[in-house]
Parts: sequence; C-alpha cells; structure tokens
Amino acid sequence: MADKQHLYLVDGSAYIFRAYHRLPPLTNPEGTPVGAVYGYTTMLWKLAEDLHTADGPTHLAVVLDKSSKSFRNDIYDQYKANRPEPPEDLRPQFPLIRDATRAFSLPLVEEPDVEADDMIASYARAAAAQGWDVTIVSSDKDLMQLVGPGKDGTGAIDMLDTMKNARIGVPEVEEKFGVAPELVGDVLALMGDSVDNIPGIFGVGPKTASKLIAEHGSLTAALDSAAEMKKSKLKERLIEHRADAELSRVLVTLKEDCPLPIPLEDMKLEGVPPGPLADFLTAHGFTSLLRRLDTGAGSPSRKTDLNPAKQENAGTKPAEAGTGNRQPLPDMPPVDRTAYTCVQTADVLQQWIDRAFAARLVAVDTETSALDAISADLVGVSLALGPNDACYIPLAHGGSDMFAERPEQIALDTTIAMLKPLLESDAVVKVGQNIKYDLNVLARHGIAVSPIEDTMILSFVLDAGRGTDGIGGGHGMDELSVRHLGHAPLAFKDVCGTGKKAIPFGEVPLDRATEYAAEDADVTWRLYKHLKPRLAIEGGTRVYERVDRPLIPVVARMEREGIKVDRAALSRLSEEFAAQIGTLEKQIHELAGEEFTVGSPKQLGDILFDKLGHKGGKKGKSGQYSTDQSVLERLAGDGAEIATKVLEWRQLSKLKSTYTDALQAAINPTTGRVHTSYSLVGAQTGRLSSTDPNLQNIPIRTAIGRQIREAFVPEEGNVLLAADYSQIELRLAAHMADVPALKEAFEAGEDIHARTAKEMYGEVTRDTRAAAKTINFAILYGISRWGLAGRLGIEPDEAQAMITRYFERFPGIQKYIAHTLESVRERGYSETLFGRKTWFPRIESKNQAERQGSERAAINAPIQGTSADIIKRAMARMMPALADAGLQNVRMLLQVHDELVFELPEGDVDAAKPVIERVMAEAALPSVKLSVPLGIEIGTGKSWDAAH
DNA sequence: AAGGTCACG
DNA sequence: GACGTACGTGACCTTG
Repeated sequence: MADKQHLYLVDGSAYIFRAYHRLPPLTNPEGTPVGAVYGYTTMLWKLAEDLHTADGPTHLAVVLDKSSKSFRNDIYDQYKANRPEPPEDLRPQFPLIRDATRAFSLPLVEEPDVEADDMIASYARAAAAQGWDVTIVSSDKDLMQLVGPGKDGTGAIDMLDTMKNARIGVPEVEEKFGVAPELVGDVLALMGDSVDNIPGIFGVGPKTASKLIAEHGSLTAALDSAAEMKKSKLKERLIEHRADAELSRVLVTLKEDCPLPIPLEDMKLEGVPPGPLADFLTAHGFTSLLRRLDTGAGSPSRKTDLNPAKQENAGTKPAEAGTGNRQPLPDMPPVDRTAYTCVQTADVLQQWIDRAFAARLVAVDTETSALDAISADLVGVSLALGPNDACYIPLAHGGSDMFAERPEQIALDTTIAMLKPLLESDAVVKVGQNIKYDLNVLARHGIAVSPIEDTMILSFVLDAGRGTDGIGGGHGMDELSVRHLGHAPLAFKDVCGTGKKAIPFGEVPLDRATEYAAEDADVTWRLYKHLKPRLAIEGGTRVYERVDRPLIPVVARMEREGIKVDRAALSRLSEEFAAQIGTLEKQIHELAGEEFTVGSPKQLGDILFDKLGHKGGKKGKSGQYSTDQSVLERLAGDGAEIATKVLEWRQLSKLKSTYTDALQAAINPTTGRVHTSYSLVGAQTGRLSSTDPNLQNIPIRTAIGRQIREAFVPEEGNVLLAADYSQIELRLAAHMADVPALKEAFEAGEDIHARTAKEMYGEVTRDTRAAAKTINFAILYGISRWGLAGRLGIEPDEAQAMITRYFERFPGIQKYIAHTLESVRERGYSETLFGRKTWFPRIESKNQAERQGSERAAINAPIQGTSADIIKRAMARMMPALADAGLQNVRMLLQVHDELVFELPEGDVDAAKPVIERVMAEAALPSVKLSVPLGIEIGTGKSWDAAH
C-alpha cells in the first residue's frame, strides 16, 4: 500500500474553459482578467494538498492542448469546425495558466498536433500498465472510455470532477451511458457531438444510442441489426447514415500510443517549493492563498488535516458567481483631465507600451480627420491603463497651415511600427468604445487589432431597450459616461466647434486635444470595468462572447470590402427618372389647376381634399390631411387621375433622390466602391442596421426599383452570390411556439402560406393563400383585429373571427404569446433562444397605446432577435469555413437581415455554395437545436438583381 | 428638429 | 370613451 503509485493527470484546457464560465470575472491588480487562473490555481492547490492522502496523488502532471489541429482533421475536415473562438478575456489567461503550473513546479505536457485527450489516454494506459492507479482530473465524456478497474497488475483508472467534487468510476460511467466503459466509444459514435462536430447518426441522441449498444453489444452489431428492424425512421437512419457512424467511431477513438515526452517517473510530486508560488500569488493579488502559504496553514507543501472545502475563499465558490457577488470596483478617482500625458517622443511612447504589456488590458481610441472610417486619416491615438492614467499620441496635428510650425510629434510610421506589436498581441486585451471604427482605421495602417472588447456592445447586450424618454437608452460614450460614471466628458463640438466654424481634429491645439482624446480612452477603460462584471451576473456572456463580439472584426471587414456599383448605369437612370418626374409634375399641376410643391404633403392634401373636393380626407393630430400611399391608392381606385400621377411621381422621386443620385455620390474615390457602415447596436432586437448609405433597403419589390439592384455588380471575372434564409422568422415561430402543423410543413418543404390557408380555410386558392400570408406575418408582429382588418380590407369583426380560427388551428401560437407577455411583465425583458435580452420598460404603462405597442414589440422581439442571432453566428463562422475549404478569394460584402451577399471568382461558385449553405443552415448549433430545418436559397449572377 | 413618406427585411 | 391600430430600421423632403 505504501508504495502504491497514483498518477493524477489534469486536463488543464477543459478545466479553464469551465472555470471561466463558472467563476466571477476577477481581475488582478494590473487589470488582467484572471478569474479562470484563480480557479485553476485553487484546484492545483487542492490536488497538491492531497499528496499522500489515501487516494491522493504521488505523481501529477498537467496536460494542455497546444494546437487545434490533430490527425482527426486529416480524416474529417469538419472536425471541431463549429468550435467558437475562446472568449477574448480568456485568451490572455492561457499563458498565465502555464505560469501557474510552473509556479507549482509541476510537469506540463503540451505537444503540437496532439490533442490533450490523446496525450492523457497514452499516459493513463502507460501508467496503468506498470501497475499504477490513475486519476484523470476532468469531466470530459470522451475520456470516460478509459475508466476501468485494476486487475492482474494493471492499475485502476478513474476520473475526478473537481468542480462537483465527484469521482467517476465504472458504476458512474455505466449509469451515464448505460454500458461498460469499453463500449462508451460505440455510444459516442452513434450519438455524435455537435460541439466537436462529430456527425453520429442524425436523429439519434444519447438515449437511443445507449439502448442500441446495450442491446447489441457493439456498434457494428447495432448497425447490422438495422436490416432486421421493423420499418421505422430509426431503421432508415441507421442504414442511410452508417458511414457517418463509422467515421464517428474513428474520431472518438482515443490514440493511446502517443510518444511520452516526459517520463512517468519525472512526474513525481514531492511537495511544492514555496518561492516561485509565492511570487506568482503576489503578482496576481491572490492574497488569501498567499496568506495560507505564509502561515503554512493548508499549504500544499505540507500535509494538512484542514478541510479544504471549508477554507475556500467565499467569493470564489461557483454557486455564488451568479448572485451578485462580484469583485468590488476599485474606487475610481474623479476624472482629472490635467493628469493626462501628451506623448511626443518615442522614448515616452515606449514606456506606455511597456506598461500596457504589463497591464495586459488597455483602452484604445483613435482620432481621425473625418467620421467615415474607410476614408478618414489617422490624426492621433489615445491609450488608457487606469483611471486618469491615459495619454494621447498626436500624429498629424497642425498639417493644414504649411507656414505655421507643426508641434513636435513622433513620425506616423514609427508610431505604427511601435504600436503594432501591442495592438496585435494575444496577451493584451484592447478595449474600445465602438472599436469597429478603430479596427477599420488601423487596418489601413496594417494593424489587425486583437483581442478586443467593446463597451458599446457590452452596453447593448446588457441594456438594449432600457431607455425611456428623458432617461436615454443609447449606447454612445457620452451617454454611457453620464449614466454609469456620473461624468460628462468633453464633447467633440466643445473642442472642434460646429457648423461652419468647425475645425478638423488635427487643428485642435495639443493640450486641448490631449484632454479630449485621452479622456475618451480613460472613460472607456472605466466603463469597461463597470460593465464587464455585469455580463456574467446578468447572463449576457453567451450573446456577447458567442454572437456579438466575434462579429465586430467580421463586419469591419465587410465595411472595408465595400461593393462595386455601376456609376454609368445609375447616372442613366437618374436622367430617365428626372425626365419622367418633370412630365408628371406638369400633368399634376394641370390636373390641380395650379402650380404647387408636389413633394409637400401639406399642400397636396389641401389641393386634393379642399380644392378638388375628394372625399375621405382625414386629418391627423397635426391638423394635416394624410396623403400616404394607401390614401392615394384609394383615390386612384375611385378614378382620381391626379392620385395616380402623384403616386408615380413619388415613386420616381424616391428612387432618384435616395438611390440613383445618392449612391453615385457614395462611391469612394479611392476604392471605387460603396462602403456602408453597419451599426451593431442600431436595432433593439439585435439586428444590424446600415447607414451612409443604407444598403439594407435597396429596392426589390417593383420592376422599376429593381433596375437599381442591377447596378450592384461584381468585378471582372467575378459574380455576386446572394444567400437567403427562407422564411426564417416563421420557421422560428413554429419552433418557439411549438406548432406541429407548421413544423411538419417546413420539414416537408411545403409552401407554408398554402399550408396555413389549408388549415384556416380548408382549401388553397390564390385569395386564401394571400390572406394566410398576411395573417402569418400579422402573427409575427403581434396582431390586432383592426390592423388585420385594414390589411385585408375586411371588417374588424371578420378579422377577429380569423384570428380566433388561427389560434384554434395553431394553439401553440396563442400560448407562446401569453407566455412571452407574462414573462416580459414579470422580468421586464424578452429573450431570444441565445439569451439576448430586450427590455420593455413600458410593458405595464397606464397609457393603453403605449402599453399595447410594447406588447406587440415584445411578441416580435424574440423571433426577430433569434433570427438576427443566427445570421450573426453564420457571419462569424463564414470566413474561417471558406478559408478551410481553400476559398481565399470569396468576399462577404453585405448583410440584409436574412441575406448575405458575396463576391467571388466565377470558378469558385460550385465550391463555395455548399460551404455557405452549410454554415448558414447550421448556424444555431451547437447552442440551440431547432426542431425545424433552416432553408437556404442561393443564387448567383452578374448583378445583385440577377443573383436573386 | 419634427413630421410625413417610403425603401427594405 | 379615447387612445390608434403590425414588428424592426434609415434617408429624404418640406416645414417651422
């Protein structure tokens, strides 16, 4: 017994991911995020403490994943393809995990191109073979294959889940999988794994898989048995997807014969030398552990009989992570603009850069000559490392007056060369307020800023919709600063002025520019410290880490790509439209009997209803007649020619001013392309919005409008490819409200509006289908009898009867609406399938119109928002997926809510289509498994119009 | 700056 | 009995 050896193998990579998600977001004195490191340190501490206890380690090693590729990628290129990037504030912790391991003087196994699981398997088998017991510190189900009792000189292998403090032996594995550990691989091969992207057999989950393997004793036997099974979905699937299962079996097999870089004997645990450990604990401010090390109480370097669970620092217990127990904000001194530094020499800059590396977190802000990131020139950069600890680095000040003396500044290319390693370093988090802007500015100087955090996005994820009138719900820096820090920063117009007297930022004197620019970085740093801890507490981590933040560099790149428009074609259209508008205007004036401004709804209303005496004029609260499309169409239907002409005039004016004229003006003279700007916080539901110009509302519904789409073209030798989610919101409604009839229809690829018509009316005609389509959309938007009546041209009573019938046929919808509203009233917010919140502060308003408006928006938000989450996830995965497929020349250009537009070489179309389709169709996985398929429609052509 | 209108999903 | 009537956007025009 005394000489029984017991090897503990710590699955370090798996541990830190779990620790990251379960522990509060601690930071060390330098501001580095160290929550996962702290969890890891306490775990090693506990393990080391158990040295020589009955079941404790005599040998111990940590195994980490070194790279993401392994032999499995050679067999199956989709292996782990859905894996999201690690969260950005975890990335700088990876090197610290290694530091911690070294501080404990523990052996660290890290082999390139070998997965940690395989390394663990190889060590475990080698140790067991020479009679050692082995404990794998992990809860990874793949590793459960290794568990087994000791016998005939072979050691036992079990597992330890330190977070649940649970041993996993043969009985636990059998309970979980329903089979012995040797057969776990067979079960895994049948059920697949969406996180690692192991296919398994589609439609077979853990239960069916266990049952089949338990019954037949092996994967092959289970698959062979399909031939004799009764006809069923399962039978079909087993036969059809047999190859998937066999591939999966290979993928889940652990490689147990990897060469062992460190001999087993060298893993002997002899106690922990206190020196390096003390240094490490001090550096990261782990004071409670340091105290224990100093006093020797519970120190891992000597045996102890204290109960480790009882000495845990209260603030680190996972159970308390979500209950508001967070690291208190360090008291921040008030903003002091005189404390900022203007950096004018390379020596001083180098000091700031060195300090930023040490801090591992820096707030960054760029100042430019204009608002548009694609063409604006860089004027200066500011950095902040702490409250009032900020600087401004001017780069292009005083350039406009060639006779005046320019202030002392470091040369632009010198500064860029010095900043690049910092801004690109994996070990330093860069925080920005709308950092997409800075990404674009710096990308033009060859800097790919990473990893990043964004206070604007943080605010959006936490507080979308929270503002009400007078309080302000925006996510701009000035507003956030006032709301969260009680401080109004210098406004841009205070330093640059407004209107004609405005000067470019490069002309602002350096002292003033430093106050403004460094303050922005300072405030950003403070906002980050305030907002980031709220994420874990309020449940925003998943949306922020998995949806919105990964999207920032993706959207930035789309903005930089831009899209080509055919200027000559637009110019021709402008001329045509101008001529027709002129003709129409004359005719309208004749019909009116006088000249007036056709574009003035006020004048038009007076002409139509007072002068010409048309009936049915309705004045709104402004005392003005309404002359909108529906009113004019009614008049036109009654035979009023002037109404027809005005409608035509309006259509053409709209197309000319908003599109054919404006788009020509939007062509960037340098790139020759049109670069929109996407707002990631524009829509409360989580959708993007597009401005300057808005490329999300280019005409498509009329033939005349589609001519504008024809002007969006690819470069020579390329095509445009448009990929749409088909009926995504209705599909999501069918899933979320659990409507079997609709789900079946989508599964079978039916025409969903026709199916609705059949359910509602019993027969499908053009009219019933059209009505059904209207109702389907009405449902998504929150319905009222009057609204539906207006749309369908029927009486409110009839509309009510239709609504009632709809709810009878699809009772899930009514339940969904009721539950959604109930939950919003109770919690104040709605939630998407991915956990994105939208707040509805007026859901209980006493004002009925206001309240009902909130209710309709609240019914719609989870559906619209989930759709937005899904396409965002697809976008974040798209470029890596295309690159993996060897498609380097495909460019993603535009997003229009349920559509992505790409530009690619003609020869790449056949290869790109399936990749794009797969990424879009699988975008909800692995977080959310939908009960309806996501349909994708793809078209290509020599214009955006032709691609539809 | 606000209101009306209309382009899109 | 009044409120106003489908969700989410952005751009342009006129008017005050």
